[in-house]
Amino acid sequence: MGKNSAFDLQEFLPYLLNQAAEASSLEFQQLYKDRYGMLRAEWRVLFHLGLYGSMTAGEIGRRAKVHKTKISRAVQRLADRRFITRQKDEADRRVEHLSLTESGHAAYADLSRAARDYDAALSARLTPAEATSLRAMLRKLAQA
Amino acid sequence: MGKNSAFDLQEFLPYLLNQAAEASSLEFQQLYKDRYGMLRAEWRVLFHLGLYGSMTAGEIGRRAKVHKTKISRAVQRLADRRFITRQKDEADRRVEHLSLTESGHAAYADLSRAARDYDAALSARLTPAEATSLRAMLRKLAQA
DNA sequence: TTGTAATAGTTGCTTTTGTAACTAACAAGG
DNA sequence: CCTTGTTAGTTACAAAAGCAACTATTACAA
Repeated sequence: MGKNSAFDLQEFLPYLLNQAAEASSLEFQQLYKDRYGMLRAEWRVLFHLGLYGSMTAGEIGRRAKVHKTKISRAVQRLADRRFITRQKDEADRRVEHLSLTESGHAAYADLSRAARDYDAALSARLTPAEATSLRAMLRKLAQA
Repeated sequence: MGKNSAFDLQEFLPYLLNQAAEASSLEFQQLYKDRYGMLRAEWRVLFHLGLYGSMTAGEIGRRAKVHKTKISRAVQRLADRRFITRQKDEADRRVEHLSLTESGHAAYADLSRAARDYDAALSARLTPAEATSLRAMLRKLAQA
Protein backbone atom coordinates (compact mmCIF):
# COMPACT_ATOMS: atom_id res chain seq x y z
CA MET A 1 0.00 0.00 0.00
CA GLY A 2 2.86 2.37 -0.62
CA LYS A 3 4.23 4.76 1.97
CA ASN A 4 2.69 5.43 5.32
CA SER A 5 1.10 8.62 4.04
CA ALA A 6 -0.63 8.39 0.69
CA PHE A 7 -3.29 5.87 -0.05
CA ASP A 8 -3.03 4.34 -3.50
CA LEU A 9 -6.25 3.11 -4.98
CA GLN A 10 -4.39 1.09 -7.58
CA GLU A 11 -2.87 -1.01 -4.83
CA PHE A 12 -5.99 -1.47 -2.76
CA LEU A 13 -6.81 -5.16 -2.80
CA PRO A 14 -10.62 -4.95 -2.76
CA TYR A 15 -10.41 -2.57 -5.69
CA LEU A 16 -8.08 -4.79 -7.69
CA LEU A 17 -10.14 -7.84 -6.87
CA ASN A 18 -13.26 -6.11 -8.09
CA GLN A 19 -11.72 -4.96 -11.32
CA ALA A 20 -10.42 -8.41 -12.12
CA ALA A 21 -13.62 -10.12 -11.07
CA GLU A 22 -15.79 -7.75 -13.02
CA ALA A 23 -13.72 -7.99 -16.16
CA SER A 24 -13.70 -11.76 -16.15
CA SER A 25 -17.34 -12.11 -15.17
CA LEU A 26 -18.65 -9.68 -17.72
CA GLU A 27 -16.90 -11.44 -20.52
CA PHE A 28 -18.14 -14.87 -19.56
CA GLN A 29 -21.57 -13.53 -18.76
CA GLN A 30 -22.10 -12.82 -22.43
CA LEU A 31 -22.06 -16.53 -23.09
CA TYR A 32 -24.85 -17.68 -20.84
CA LYS A 33 -26.78 -14.51 -21.42
CA ASP A 34 -26.66 -14.65 -25.20
CA ARG A 35 -27.08 -18.38 -25.59
CA TYR A 36 -29.64 -19.12 -22.88
CA GLY A 37 -30.84 -15.77 -21.57
CA MET A 38 -29.55 -16.63 -18.13
CA LEU A 39 -28.62 -14.35 -15.27
CA ARG A 40 -25.63 -15.01 -13.09
CA ALA A 41 -27.65 -16.55 -10.29
CA GLU A 42 -29.31 -18.86 -12.77
CA TRP A 43 -26.04 -19.87 -14.26
CA ARG A 44 -24.75 -20.70 -10.78
CA VAL A 45 -27.75 -22.84 -9.93
CA LEU A 46 -27.39 -24.65 -13.22
CA PHE A 47 -23.72 -25.29 -12.63
CA HIS A 48 -24.21 -26.57 -9.13
CA LEU A 49 -26.83 -29.01 -10.31
CA GLY A 50 -24.76 -30.09 -13.26
CA LEU A 51 -21.79 -30.61 -11.05
CA TYR A 52 -23.21 -32.13 -7.91
CA GLY A 53 -26.46 -33.61 -9.19
CA SER A 54 -29.67 -33.11 -7.26
CA MET A 55 -29.58 -30.42 -4.59
CA THR A 56 -32.02 -28.25 -2.67
CA ALA A 57 -32.20 -24.49 -3.02
CA GLY A 58 -30.79 -24.04 0.45
CA GLU A 59 -27.79 -26.24 -0.23
CA ILE A 60 -26.96 -24.33 -3.37
CA GLY A 61 -27.31 -21.02 -1.58
CA ARG A 62 -25.03 -22.03 1.24
CA ARG A 63 -22.40 -23.45 -1.02
CA ALA A 64 -22.39 -20.57 -3.48
CA LYS A 65 -22.91 -17.96 -0.75
CA VAL A 66 -25.93 -16.55 -2.57
CA HIS A 67 -28.94 -15.24 -0.72
CA LYS A 68 -32.00 -17.45 -0.73
CA THR A 69 -34.25 -14.95 -2.47
CA LYS A 70 -31.86 -14.79 -5.37
CA ILE A 71 -31.81 -18.57 -5.51
CA SER A 72 -35.56 -18.76 -5.25
CA ARG A 73 -36.03 -16.46 -8.21
CA ALA A 74 -33.32 -18.15 -10.23
CA VAL A 75 -34.94 -21.52 -9.59
CA GLN A 76 -38.30 -20.21 -10.68
CA ARG A 77 -36.97 -18.87 -13.94
CA LEU A 78 -35.01 -22.02 -14.65
CA ALA A 79 -38.07 -24.15 -13.93
CA ASP A 80 -40.26 -21.96 -16.13
CA ARG A 81 -37.86 -22.46 -18.98
CA ARG A 82 -37.67 -26.21 -18.34
CA PHE A 83 -33.99 -26.32 -17.49
CA ILE A 84 -34.67 -27.88 -14.11
CA THR A 85 -37.41 -29.79 -12.29
CA ARG A 86 -38.52 -29.47 -8.69
CA GLN A 87 -39.46 -32.51 -6.67
CA LYS A 88 -40.97 -32.18 -3.22
CA ASP A 89 -39.27 -34.26 -0.54
CA GLU A 90 -41.80 -36.73 0.84
CA ALA A 91 -40.29 -36.89 4.31
CA ASP A 92 -39.87 -33.14 4.78
CA ARG A 93 -42.31 -31.33 2.60
CA ARG A 94 -40.68 -27.95 3.05
CA VAL A 95 -37.72 -28.84 0.87
CA GLU A 96 -37.59 -29.36 -2.86
CA HIS A 97 -35.02 -31.43 -4.69
CA LEU A 98 -33.86 -29.76 -7.83
CA SER A 99 -32.35 -31.48 -10.81
CA LEU A 100 -31.56 -30.79 -14.43
CA THR A 101 -33.88 -31.69 -17.26
CA GLU A 102 -32.51 -32.94 -20.52
CA SER A 103 -32.16 -29.45 -21.91
CA GLY A 104 -30.68 -28.38 -18.59
CA HIS A 105 -28.00 -31.01 -19.02
CA ALA A 106 -27.40 -29.88 -22.57
CA ALA A 107 -27.01 -26.27 -21.51
CA TYR A 108 -24.71 -27.29 -18.69
CA ALA A 109 -22.57 -29.40 -21.00
CA ASP A 110 -22.28 -26.55 -23.46
CA LEU A 111 -21.54 -23.90 -20.87
CA SER A 112 -19.14 -25.95 -18.81
CA ARG A 113 -17.13 -26.57 -21.95
CA ALA A 114 -17.12 -22.85 -22.63
CA ALA A 115 -16.15 -22.17 -19.03
CA ARG A 116 -13.24 -24.55 -19.24
CA ASP A 117 -12.03 -22.87 -22.40
CA TYR A 118 -12.44 -19.45 -20.92
CA ASP A 119 -10.64 -20.40 -17.77
CA ALA A 120 -7.82 -21.81 -19.83
CA ALA A 121 -7.55 -18.56 -21.76
CA LEU A 122 -7.45 -16.56 -18.56
CA SER A 123 -4.91 -18.85 -16.94
CA ALA A 124 -2.73 -18.61 -20.01
CA ARG A 125 -1.92 -15.07 -19.03
CA LEU A 126 -0.10 -16.51 -16.03
CA THR A 127 2.47 -19.20 -15.56
CA PRO A 128 1.07 -22.52 -14.29
CA ALA A 129 2.68 -21.93 -10.91
CA GLU A 130 1.18 -18.46 -10.70
CA ALA A 131 -2.25 -19.73 -11.62
CA THR A 132 -2.10 -22.32 -8.87
CA SER A 133 -0.97 -19.88 -6.25
CA LEU A 134 -3.54 -17.32 -7.38
CA ARG A 135 -6.36 -19.78 -6.79
CA ALA A 136 -5.03 -20.63 -3.36
CA MET A 137 -4.77 -16.97 -2.42
CA LEU A 138 -8.26 -16.19 -3.66
CA ARG A 139 -9.66 -19.00 -1.57
CA LYS A 140 -7.92 -17.60 1.47
CA LEU A 141 -9.26 -14.12 0.86
CA ALA A 142 -12.76 -15.39 0.25
CA GLN A 143 -13.02 -16.60 3.83
CA ALA A 144 -13.49 -13.07 5.15
CA MET B 1 -9.05 -26.55 -14.34
CA GLY B 2 -8.32 -30.20 -13.80
CA LYS B 3 -8.58 -32.92 -16.41
CA ASN B 4 -10.18 -32.64 -19.78
CA SER B 5 -13.41 -34.15 -18.49
CA ALA B 6 -14.94 -32.72 -15.33
CA PHE B 7 -15.44 -29.06 -14.77
CA ASP B 8 -14.73 -27.93 -11.23
CA LEU B 9 -16.50 -24.81 -10.11
CA GLN B 10 -14.12 -24.40 -7.19
CA GLU B 11 -11.25 -23.98 -9.63
CA PHE B 12 -13.00 -21.66 -12.05
CA LEU B 13 -11.16 -18.36 -11.93
CA PRO B 14 -14.07 -15.98 -12.46
CA TYR B 15 -15.89 -17.76 -9.65
CA LEU B 16 -12.96 -17.53 -7.26
CA LEU B 17 -12.36 -13.93 -8.19
CA ASN B 18 -15.95 -13.10 -7.49
CA GLN B 19 -16.02 -14.83 -4.15
CA ALA B 20 -12.90 -13.06 -3.00
CA ALA B 21 -13.99 -9.70 -4.39
CA GLU B 22 -17.42 -9.94 -2.86
CA ALA B 23 -16.14 -10.99 0.53
CA SER B 24 -13.63 -8.17 0.71
CA SER B 25 -15.97 -5.55 -0.70
CA LEU B 26 -18.86 -6.37 1.55
CA GLU B 27 -16.77 -6.07 4.63
CA PHE B 28 -15.30 -2.74 3.69
CA GLN B 29 -18.61 -1.49 2.39
CA GLN B 30 -19.93 -1.50 5.94
CA LEU B 31 -17.53 1.28 6.76
CA TYR B 32 -18.53 3.90 4.25
CA LYS B 33 -22.14 2.84 4.41
CA ASP B 34 -22.40 3.05 8.18
CA ARG B 35 -20.28 6.13 8.68
CA TYR B 36 -21.34 8.25 5.71
CA GLY B 37 -24.29 6.49 4.12
CA MET B 38 -22.35 6.09 0.91
CA LEU B 39 -22.83 3.66 -1.92
CA ARG B 40 -19.91 2.03 -3.65
CA ALA B 41 -20.02 4.37 -6.62
CA GLU B 42 -20.00 7.34 -4.26
CA TRP B 43 -17.11 5.97 -2.33
CA ARG B 44 -15.20 5.55 -5.55
CA VAL B 45 -15.84 9.08 -6.69
CA LEU B 46 -14.78 10.37 -3.30
CA PHE B 47 -11.58 8.36 -3.39
CA HIS B 48 -10.66 9.43 -6.86
CA LEU B 49 -11.11 13.05 -5.93
CA GLY B 50 -9.23 12.64 -2.68
CA LEU B 51 -6.43 10.92 -4.47
CA TYR B 52 -6.07 12.83 -7.69
CA GLY B 53 -7.60 16.17 -6.78
CA SER B 54 -10.05 17.84 -9.13
CA MET B 55 -11.43 15.64 -11.88
CA THR B 56 -14.43 15.56 -14.21
CA ALA B 57 -17.13 12.91 -14.05
CA GLY B 58 -15.95 11.43 -17.32
CA GLU B 59 -12.38 11.09 -16.16
CA ILE B 60 -13.46 9.29 -13.02
CA GLY B 61 -15.71 6.99 -14.99
CA ARG B 62 -13.01 6.04 -17.45
CA ARG B 63 -10.42 5.45 -14.80
CA ALA B 64 -12.65 3.45 -12.49
CA LYS B 65 -14.45 1.71 -15.36
CA VAL B 66 -17.82 2.78 -14.02
CA HIS B 67 -20.67 3.75 -16.29
CA LYS B 68 -21.43 7.44 -16.59
CA THR B 69 -24.97 7.21 -15.27
CA LYS B 70 -23.68 5.65 -12.10
CA ILE B 71 -21.13 8.41 -11.79
CA SER B 72 -23.70 11.08 -12.53
CA ARG B 73 -25.96 9.87 -9.76
CA ALA B 74 -23.13 9.37 -7.34
CA VAL B 75 -21.94 12.91 -8.02
CA GLN B 76 -25.41 14.26 -7.43
CA ARG B 77 -25.76 12.55 -4.08
CA LEU B 78 -22.29 13.60 -3.00
CA ALA B 79 -23.00 17.19 -4.00
CA ASP B 80 -26.35 17.14 -2.20
CA ARG B 81 -24.61 16.07 0.96
CA ARG B 82 -21.91 18.68 0.50
CA PHE B 83 -19.03 16.25 0.14
CA ILE B 84 -18.06 17.68 -3.24
CA THR B 85 -18.56 20.83 -5.30
CA ARG B 86 -19.13 21.13 -9.02
CA GLN B 87 -17.52 23.89 -11.01
CA LYS B 88 -18.38 24.46 -14.65
CA ASP B 89 -15.42 24.73 -17.00
CA GLU B 90 -15.44 28.17 -18.61
CA ALA B 91 -13.77 27.08 -21.80
CA ASP B 92 -15.91 23.98 -22.40
CA ARG B 93 -19.19 24.40 -20.65
CA ARG B 94 -20.20 20.77 -21.02
CA VAL B 95 -17.74 19.60 -18.42
CA GLU B 96 -17.76 20.09 -14.69
CA HIS B 97 -14.75 20.01 -12.46
CA LEU B 98 -15.43 18.16 -9.26
CA SER B 99 -13.53 18.60 -6.04
CA LEU B 100 -13.88 17.78 -2.39
CA THR B 101 -15.33 20.15 0.16
CA GLU B 102 -13.89 20.35 3.62
CA SER B 103 -16.15 17.60 4.90
CA GLY B 104 -15.37 15.63 1.76
CA HIS B 105 -11.71 15.82 2.65
CA ALA B 106 -12.47 14.77 6.19
CA ALA B 107 -14.47 11.76 5.02
CA TYR B 108 -11.74 10.87 2.58
CA ALA B 109 -9.07 11.11 5.25
CA ASP B 110 -11.05 8.92 7.58
CA LEU B 111 -11.95 6.32 4.99
CA SER B 112 -8.57 6.14 3.36
CA ARG B 113 -7.05 5.44 6.74
CA ALA B 114 -9.61 2.68 7.25
CA ALA B 115 -8.90 1.36 3.78
CA ARG B 116 -5.21 1.22 4.48
CA ASP B 117 -5.82 -0.70 7.67
CA TYR B 118 -8.22 -3.05 6.00
CA ASP B 119 -5.83 -3.67 3.16
CA ALA B 120 -3.08 -4.40 5.63
CA ALA B 121 -5.28 -6.90 7.42
CA LEU B 122 -6.13 -8.62 4.17
CA SER B 123 -2.54 -8.66 3.00
CA ALA B 124 -1.48 -10.14 6.31
CA ARG B 125 -3.08 -13.38 5.27
CA LEU B 126 -0.41 -13.65 2.61
CA THR B 127 3.34 -13.35 2.59
CA PRO B 128 4.66 -10.01 1.32
CA ALA B 129 5.89 -11.68 -1.84
CA GLU B 130 2.52 -13.29 -2.40
CA ALA B 131 0.71 -10.02 -1.88
CA THR B 132 2.89 -8.33 -4.45
CA SER B 133 2.46 -11.04 -7.02
CA LEU B 134 -1.27 -11.19 -6.36
CA ARG B 135 -1.64 -7.52 -7.18
CA ALA B 136 0.34 -7.93 -10.37
CA MET B 137 -1.78 -10.88 -11.46
CA LEU B 138 -5.03 -9.09 -10.72
CA ARG B 139 -3.93 -6.18 -12.83
CA LYS B 140 -3.17 -8.54 -15.70
CA LEU B 141 -6.55 -10.22 -15.42
CA ALA B 142 -8.37 -6.91 -15.22
CA GLN B 143 -7.27 -6.03 -18.74
CA ALA B 144 -9.80 -8.40 -20.28
C1' DT C 1 -22.16 29.92 -42.18
C1' DT C 2 -24.43 25.72 -41.57
C1' DG C 3 -25.03 21.03 -41.24
C1' DT C 4 -23.30 16.68 -39.30
C1' DA C 5 -21.02 14.31 -35.95
C1' DA C 6 -19.01 13.85 -31.42
C1' DT C 7 -18.78 14.54 -26.36
C1' DA C 8 -20.37 15.54 -21.33
C1' DG C 9 -23.63 14.74 -18.58
C1' DT C 10 -28.69 13.88 -17.24
C1' DT C 11 -33.22 11.74 -17.17
C1' DG C 12 -36.83 8.17 -17.67
C1' DC C 13 -37.99 3.55 -17.76
C1' DT C 14 -37.08 -1.33 -17.06
C1' DT C 15 -34.70 -5.03 -14.89
C1' DT C 16 -32.33 -6.81 -10.91
C1' DT C 17 -31.14 -6.81 -6.17
C1' DG C 18 -31.78 -6.35 -1.14
C1' DT C 19 -34.53 -6.45 3.02
C1' DA C 20 -38.00 -7.82 5.73
C1' DA C 21 -42.13 -9.89 6.43
C1' DC C 22 -44.69 -13.87 5.40
C1' DT C 23 -46.49 -18.97 4.72
C1' DA C 24 -45.91 -23.66 5.40
C1' DA C 25 -43.87 -27.48 7.53
C1' DC C 26 -41.32 -29.63 11.06
C1' DA C 27 -39.22 -30.19 16.04
C1' DA C 28 -39.31 -30.62 20.81
C1' DG C 29 -40.52 -29.52 25.58
C1' DG C 30 -44.05 -29.18 28.64
C1' DC D 1 -51.91 -32.29 22.22
C1' DC D 2 -50.38 -27.22 22.49
C1' DT D 3 -46.98 -23.64 22.42
C1' DT D 4 -42.80 -21.90 21.07
C1' DG D 5 -38.99 -21.95 18.08
C1' DT D 6 -36.67 -23.22 13.76
C1' DT D 7 -36.10 -24.05 8.91
C1' DA D 8 -37.29 -23.93 3.65
C1' DG D 9 -38.80 -21.26 0.54
C1' DT D 10 -41.76 -17.26 -1.33
C1' DT D 11 -43.51 -12.67 -1.87
C1' DA D 12 -43.98 -7.60 -1.49
C1' DC D 13 -41.89 -3.42 -1.50
C1' DA D 14 -37.92 -0.35 -1.74
C1' DA D 15 -33.21 0.59 -3.37
C1' DA D 16 -29.94 0.26 -7.00
C1' DA D 17 -28.17 -0.88 -11.68
C1' DG D 18 -28.55 -0.99 -16.65
C1' DC D 19 -29.94 0.84 -20.93
C1' DA D 20 -31.49 3.98 -24.20
C1' DA D 21 -33.00 8.33 -25.37
C1' DC D 22 -32.36 13.13 -24.52
C1' DT D 23 -30.20 18.12 -23.85
C1' DA D 24 -26.57 21.07 -24.28
C1' DT D 25 -22.31 22.16 -26.04
C1' DT D 26 -18.31 21.82 -28.95
C1' DA D 27 -15.74 20.35 -33.27
C1' DC D 28 -15.11 20.29 -37.88
C1' DA D 29 -15.71 20.12 -42.57
C1' DA D 30 -18.38 21.29 -46.84
